[in-house]
Amino acid sequence: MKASYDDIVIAARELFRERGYTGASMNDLAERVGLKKSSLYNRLPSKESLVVDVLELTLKETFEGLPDPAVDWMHTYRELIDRIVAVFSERGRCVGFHLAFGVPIDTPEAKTAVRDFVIALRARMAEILEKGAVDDPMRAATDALTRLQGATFWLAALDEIEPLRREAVGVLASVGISTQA
Amino acid sequence: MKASYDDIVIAARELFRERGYTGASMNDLAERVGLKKSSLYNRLPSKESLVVDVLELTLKETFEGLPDPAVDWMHTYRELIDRIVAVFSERGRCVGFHLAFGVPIDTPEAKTAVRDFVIALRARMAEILEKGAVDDPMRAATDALTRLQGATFWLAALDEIEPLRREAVGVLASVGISTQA
DNA sequence: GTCTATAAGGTGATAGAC
DNA sequence: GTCTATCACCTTATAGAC
Repeated sequence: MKASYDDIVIAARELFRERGYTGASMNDLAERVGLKKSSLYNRLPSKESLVVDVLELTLKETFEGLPDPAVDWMHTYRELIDRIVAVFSERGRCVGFHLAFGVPIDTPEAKTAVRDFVIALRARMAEILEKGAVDDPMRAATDALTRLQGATFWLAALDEIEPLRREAVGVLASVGISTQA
Repeated sequence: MKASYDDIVIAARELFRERGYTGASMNDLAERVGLKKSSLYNRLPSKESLVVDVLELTLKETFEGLPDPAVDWMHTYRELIDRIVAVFSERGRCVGFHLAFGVPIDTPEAKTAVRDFVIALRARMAEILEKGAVDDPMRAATDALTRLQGATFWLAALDEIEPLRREAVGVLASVGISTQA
């Protein structure tokens, strides 16, 4: 099967997640999608452009198909947190977060993409929380991401999953959503 | 002034913090300490070895000169958290955390050093908490680091310091230490 | 113990055959 | 639209003059 552009973006995301921006090479990416490095440049203009597309895809996937928060915001928020936790558990970390720390200074396009991703992710989480009686939804969204992202550190350093599970429960509890035992 | 080995380690730490392991080059390091790249190899065996020394120095600096927790553990813990927050605020992130995410697979020595650093940092935090009536000190230490490290994400991505300050207050409050307004 | 020079190989990206 | 070959440059690390 010939690799679609989406396949390339997905493979790039995997690489960025595993090795960061600097550590990921276009050669590795080419091998993963069954092309030569030079052929990759028929499909995309630069390595930097991949950051933009990787983060756009990730934002889309994170929110698409979520139930309407106007109907039951708790249900929606719980599902969102579950999604994030599922990705973090499986993949060990969030690309967006890894790129936030790892994108070099001389890639302004990538830096902007990271900024946009983070701002949009937080805003869309806050939108869900606004449907509830949560006071300061933006702050609640910020603190939720702080705790979930922070917990991936234990996953990366020590392969410990418990901190992430604990924070997931705590994040939901902090907006009044109880987790069944 | 001729650069001492500690100067090299400190400059390496700065580079790792800014650019991660892969993004930091020995040439940049050499320039920062006023040497040629090749001369660096008279002082150290490899780039990887720098990770070990950077993390050892950081662990030492984090705990040295802290007041005895047996006398007043709250005072000691507060000072420790203040130190960590001060470094994160100034430098934007923790080297140990950045390296935890960024050290490549083919540098086992570095990977072990990161592991050791993280385990020791948490254990020594827990030791302080053991002097108090904190139940499950190891868990409290884990969660404190989760939240402080997680907050550096906002610093890195959006230059926002408030999440870190908020978590610092929350971390102290969670073990019964109040913060004056 | 620092320097210049170099080895051996990887980097992102491009040219041009097919 | 993928390929081979190549560009200009960077990477970690070493050899050997001084």
